[in-house]
Amino acid sequence: MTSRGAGPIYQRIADDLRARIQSGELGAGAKLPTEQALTTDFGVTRATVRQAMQVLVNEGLVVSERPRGHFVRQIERLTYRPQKEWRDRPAHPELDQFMDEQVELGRKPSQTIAVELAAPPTDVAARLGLAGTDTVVVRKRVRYLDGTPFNTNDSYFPLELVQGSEIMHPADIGRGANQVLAELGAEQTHAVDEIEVRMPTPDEASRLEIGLGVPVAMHRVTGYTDDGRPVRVVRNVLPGDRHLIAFERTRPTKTEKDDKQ
Amino acid sequence: MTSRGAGPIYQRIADDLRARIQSGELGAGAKLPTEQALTTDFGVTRATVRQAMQVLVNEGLVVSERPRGHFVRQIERLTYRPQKEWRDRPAHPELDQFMDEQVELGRKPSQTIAVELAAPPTDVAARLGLAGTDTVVVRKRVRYLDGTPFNTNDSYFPLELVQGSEIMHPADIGRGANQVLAELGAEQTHAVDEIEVRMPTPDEASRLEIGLGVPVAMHRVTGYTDDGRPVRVVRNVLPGDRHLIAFERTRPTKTEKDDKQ
DNA sequence: TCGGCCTCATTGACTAGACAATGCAGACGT
DNA sequence: ACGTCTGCATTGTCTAGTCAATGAGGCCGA
Repeated sequence: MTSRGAGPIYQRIADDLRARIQSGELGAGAKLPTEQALTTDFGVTRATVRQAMQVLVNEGLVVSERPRGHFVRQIERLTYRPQKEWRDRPAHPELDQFMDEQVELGRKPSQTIAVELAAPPTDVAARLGLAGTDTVVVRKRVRYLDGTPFNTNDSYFPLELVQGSEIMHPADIGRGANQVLAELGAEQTHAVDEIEVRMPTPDEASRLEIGLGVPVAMHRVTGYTDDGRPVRVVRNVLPGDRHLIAFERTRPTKTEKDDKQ
Repeated sequence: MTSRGAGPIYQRIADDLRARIQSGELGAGAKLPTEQALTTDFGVTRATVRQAMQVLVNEGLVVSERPRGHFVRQIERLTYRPQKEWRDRPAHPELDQFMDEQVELGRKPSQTIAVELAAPPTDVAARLGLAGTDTVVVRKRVRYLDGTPFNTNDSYFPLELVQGSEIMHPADIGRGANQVLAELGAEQTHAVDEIEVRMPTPDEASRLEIGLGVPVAMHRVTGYTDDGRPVRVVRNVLPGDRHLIAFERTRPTKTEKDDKQ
């Protein structure tokens, strides 16, 4: 009976617990058996039980709340609708449309803004056409919802472009950074979006209070002026357990949609 | 000197190795010191060194190739451009636009297709407006590039809708499943896209040969007819270490782009 | 009644081993 | 020269412990 599954013991313990989670026997937020209980259940050492737990934690299924125990992770994703941003006008100018939508749902948004001068990271340098020895202005923002961090939003500008402007002041820019850029003669009319999926760096994990087993989506936007000069790079980091990106499409012409099979 | 970093020893070992990777001292594909070497370097047990290794593996920075050693992961992401699909016509009708693009780069694509009758997963059932006891037709496809799995593409249809049609045949549908749906009187004119980021399930991990520390993006498409009836749900699973989603935008009117700060 | 202290269950960190599994390279035989 | 076999280095799995850290709940005194 216990010999059914193949592979090492800790995998079978993990499989057993995973099945109990997926079947609903252990629902979201439920407490898992203690490590001690599992050692007697399966007749193994605590180290082996611990290995099984780690499998589940790394899958993002389980969280450990020391010393209370292990619990089935509860995931609540808020839907992020990029398309809204083209259509609606923000009701609260100091917030963007995403936060705006959440306010209507009764949540309390907040944010922190910090401005730094630094050397550009390699990906930013490449996209802005700068050398690693150049200097960029970074506006680092963390957005919170009901007190917990929700995503980060770091904007990089070439120093020479925004020198002395409002962008270097660590406060919210009511009319938007793009407006300021336009006033500086660098109006942004074209953008390239890139999304990559990976595990967070330790920095990102601490800034966003990301637990083990939670990946992030990095959304990078490079903004260009009319004549193709890059003037801004934005890096948004979205924790996977808190975001669901959603958008809608209507078939434009006779052309088919994305995939066929 | 070794007392600088805070926290447990294994974290300091992991930090040390991470720094050496990020500094370039250990480049992509480089072999890390053996566990044995690290035990003597840091004066700890192999179990502690192993814990440090696991941190790096879970971050997706390092892969273990037993028994050759641990190596710095090499990531090569192919850019996936959803927008291309609206514009270009596929040169090879049996491939979609993504694969088509890769052929031009000299890569060899292939795919497997399996068709099953099954009960719908809960997310699919909810979007198709079905009960868990209903039956759906699933077309499961795995796409390969140069022999390694690249992504999966599972399409779910209500059984009653596609009963007896070409969709139930486990071969490629040259003119596209949407065309077949249209011939069945269920033309798809509207779609909702959802993207969520998470760790792969064990099933997904084995189907896509995903290593530890690699998350996935799940791209779910629900297709509707003109009168709002859902006729199809597609679930694409994209491993994070192989995909970079990219698209471009030009400012439509006077409206600002996505974010300001 | 309320604040502070103490106990305790539980997870985290680490030691010191043993044996298994597996690519690779070098020795060996044909 | 070529296939095979064997040994070895390295990671994987597991045992059997010890001590530390920490949140929660109960006890106790003011």
